[in-house]
Amino acid sequence: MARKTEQRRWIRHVFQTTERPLTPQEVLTRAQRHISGLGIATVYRNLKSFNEEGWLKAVELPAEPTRYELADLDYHHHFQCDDCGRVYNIPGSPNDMASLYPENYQVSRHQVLLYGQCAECTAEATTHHLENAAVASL
Amino acid sequence: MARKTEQRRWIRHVFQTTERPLTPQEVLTRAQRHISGLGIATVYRNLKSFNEEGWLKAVELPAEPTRYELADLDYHHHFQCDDCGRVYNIPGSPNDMASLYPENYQVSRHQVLLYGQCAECTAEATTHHLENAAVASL
DNA sequence: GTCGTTGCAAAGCGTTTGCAGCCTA
DNA sequence: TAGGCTGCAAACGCTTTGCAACGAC
Repeated sequence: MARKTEQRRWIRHVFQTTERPLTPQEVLTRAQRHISGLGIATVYRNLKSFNEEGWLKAVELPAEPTRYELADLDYHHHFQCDDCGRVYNIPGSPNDMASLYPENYQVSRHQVLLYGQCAECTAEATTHHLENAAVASL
Repeated sequence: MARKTEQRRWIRHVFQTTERPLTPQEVLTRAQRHISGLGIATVYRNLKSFNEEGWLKAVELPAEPTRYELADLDYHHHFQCDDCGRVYNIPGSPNDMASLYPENYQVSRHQVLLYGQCAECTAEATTHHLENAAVASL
């Protein structure tokens, strides 16, 4: 059934060389470095089928486009940086939440989301702060 | 500045008489019982301004339209029913999650989402099951 | 009467789909 | 060569915006 195309090859490559969930746009941008003619529709179609065949897993965050990551990663939470918007994977345990389950509903799964500032943006902010301080001290 | 209109009056009323976060569509449907001519654009505009003035708070869930709820509710988690899609408020404490915060990022807030089957849908499913059992026994 | 507010329709925006041509097997 | 795959453009669904009429004060 499924044929091996250049497009698919490079979309796969993108996920094999990254460590965080990616949006369709991010995938397109990264894959286009290798096949410039790649269209966004092809990206959407392949993300969907990779997801259905179980190679990718959808990562959905509030008010954000659906991201995707490799399906075989260990259990983890997600962290989104308020500054750059990137989403990172955070180690965690599925049992962290058991005590929070209400009794009147049948809870079958949960999702934990963390928000704040990532290491990179924290460093950047510090640098700018120092730069500004330097300017101010002139 | 802000004028008292019938539209606003009834949109407010909707939130004062419900106990769970509502989508713009749900707000429209409920408010139209009192002002039939109400337009969806007016609902969006007012939800936005109520949110900005701090009377409402946005409740964002993955792959779902933004819902709104009264801003002065106690801290709680959200639970979405896989069957009916309704979102319910669940008691909880902001401290539940402290132990999950990673050290390499500046975590400033978190969100906990629970998914499963609500009491109403569980009851409904049981009823149907009994009905089917009854039919099967004929 | 002023100008904030509303309803309608059009515009946006991200995602999906129809279709003709392309390319894998 | 058959038919799955792709790129383009149109279609979609939800949300926002432009605009003329309306109505609160």
